[in-house]
Amino acid sequence: MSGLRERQKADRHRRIIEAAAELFREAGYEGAKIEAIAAQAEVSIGTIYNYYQNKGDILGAIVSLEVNEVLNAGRGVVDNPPANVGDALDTLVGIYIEHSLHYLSKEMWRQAMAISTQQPDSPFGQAYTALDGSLTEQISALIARLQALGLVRQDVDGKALGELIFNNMNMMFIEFVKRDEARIPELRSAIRRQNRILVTAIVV
Amino acid sequence: MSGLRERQKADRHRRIIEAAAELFREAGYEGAKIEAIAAQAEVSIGTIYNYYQNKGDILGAIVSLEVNEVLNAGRGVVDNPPANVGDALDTLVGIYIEHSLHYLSKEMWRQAMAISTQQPDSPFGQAYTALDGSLTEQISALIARLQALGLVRQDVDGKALGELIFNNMNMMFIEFVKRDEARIPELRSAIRRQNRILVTAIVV
DNA sequence: CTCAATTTTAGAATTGGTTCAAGTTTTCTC
DNA sequence: GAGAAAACTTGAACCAATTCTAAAATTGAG
Repeated sequence: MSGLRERQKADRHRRIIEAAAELFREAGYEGAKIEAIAAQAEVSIGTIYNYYQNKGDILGAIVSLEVNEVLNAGRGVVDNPPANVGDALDTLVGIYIEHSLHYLSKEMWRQAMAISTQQPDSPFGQAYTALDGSLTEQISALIARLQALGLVRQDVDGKALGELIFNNMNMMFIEFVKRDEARIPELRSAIRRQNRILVTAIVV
Repeated sequence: MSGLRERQKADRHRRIIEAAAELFREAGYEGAKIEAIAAQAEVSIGTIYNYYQNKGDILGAIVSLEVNEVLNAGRGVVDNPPANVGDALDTLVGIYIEHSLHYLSKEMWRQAMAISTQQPDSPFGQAYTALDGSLTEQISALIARLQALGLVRQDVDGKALGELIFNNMNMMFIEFVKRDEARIPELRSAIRRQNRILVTAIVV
C-alpha cells in the first residue's frame, strides 16, 4: 500500500509542516498567511485545508511533535530520578521548561494554548488536552517511583499530587509565555518555591 | 464635568455591553456578529470600534465585571472564614466557581481565556492578568487570616501557597469550561482532593 | 444663538481564513 | 494499456472583522 499517492501525501504533509514552522517562527502565527504557507510548501490553499481542518491545526501538529519530544526526555528522569524529592521534581520540571522553547517561540505557544481552549473539540484541541494528561501522568509516575524508592510517604495521593504539580507548573508556564521579557531561571525558581511546600508535606 | 456628553457616552457603553452580553449568551461569541451587537445597542459599527479596540475587548469588559463581583463575594469569606482550614479553602473556591457561571457561559469563558493568552498586551489581556493576580492575592489573604487565627502554621510561605492553590484551581477551571458536559460538583470535589494534600502540610 | 470641535453615522473598501465546484491525477479492473 | 472510479488539487468566491471616509449630528463656549 505504499503507492505513489501515499508517498506524495506524506511528502505534502511534511512540506506543509516545514513551511509553516519556518513562517510561524519568522513572521509569527498571524503574520504567516495561509497563502504564503501554501506557496512555500508548493501546494495550493485548498490542499492545506484538505490536510488540516484550519490554520490552528497546522500549529497543533507542530506543537504535538514538540511535546512528544518533551515526554520522551522526561522518561529518563522518571526512570532514574535524583535521590532527593525536591531535586527530582525540579529536574523534571526543568526538562519540560527548557525543552519547550527549543522549537516553539513564546508567540507560538500563546497561540497554541489559545486555540486549544477556544476549540477544545477540534483535532488539535483534543490532542492538546491529551498531551497535558500525559504530562500529568508522567509527574504522577515520578511520584510513584519516588514512593517505590521509599523517598515519599506511601499514604500520599499520587494522582492528586501529580495534578497539583502539573496544574501549577502549567499555569506558571502560561504566564511565562504571556510576558516576552520573562526569563526561564526566574520561572524555575518560582516553581521550586511553590513545590517546596508540597515537598515538606510528602517526604518520609 | 457630568455634561450630557458624558452621560450619553456612559449610556452607549452600557448599551453595547448589555447587547453583547445577551447576544454572546444566545448565539455564542463567534455567532454574535458585530453588526448585530451594533443594531441591538442602537449604535453604529463605527461607534463600537470607537469604544472598544476589537470584539474581544467587549467580551473582556463583561468578564471584568463578573470577576470583580467574584472578588467582592470572596471578601466575605476572607473576613470571616470557617474555623477549619479545608473548609475555608473549599468555601472560597466554591464562591469563585459557583459565581463564575452566573453571567458567563462556558463558551464565553473559553473565548475570554483564549483572547487573554493570545493578546496579553491588549487592554483586556492586561486586565485579565491583573484579575488573576487579585484572585491569587485574595487566596493568600485567606491564608494570612488563617495564620492570624492560629489555624495555619506560622512558617508557611503564604505567597507561594496562594499561587499554588490559585494556579491549580484556575487550571482545573480551564479544563472544566473546555468540556461542556463537566459539572460543578465534580470540579469542586476534585479540587478539594488536591487541596487536601496542602491542608495536611499546613495545619498546626 | 452661533460656531468650532468632537462624535457618530452609514457604507464602501480591505483583509485573510475558509469553502466549494470544477478540473486533474492516480489507481483499479479487465 | 484503455476506461472508469476514486481521490486529490486548484483557485476563485464567500464571509465577517476591521479600517477608512466623508457627511451629518451633537455639544459646550462665548
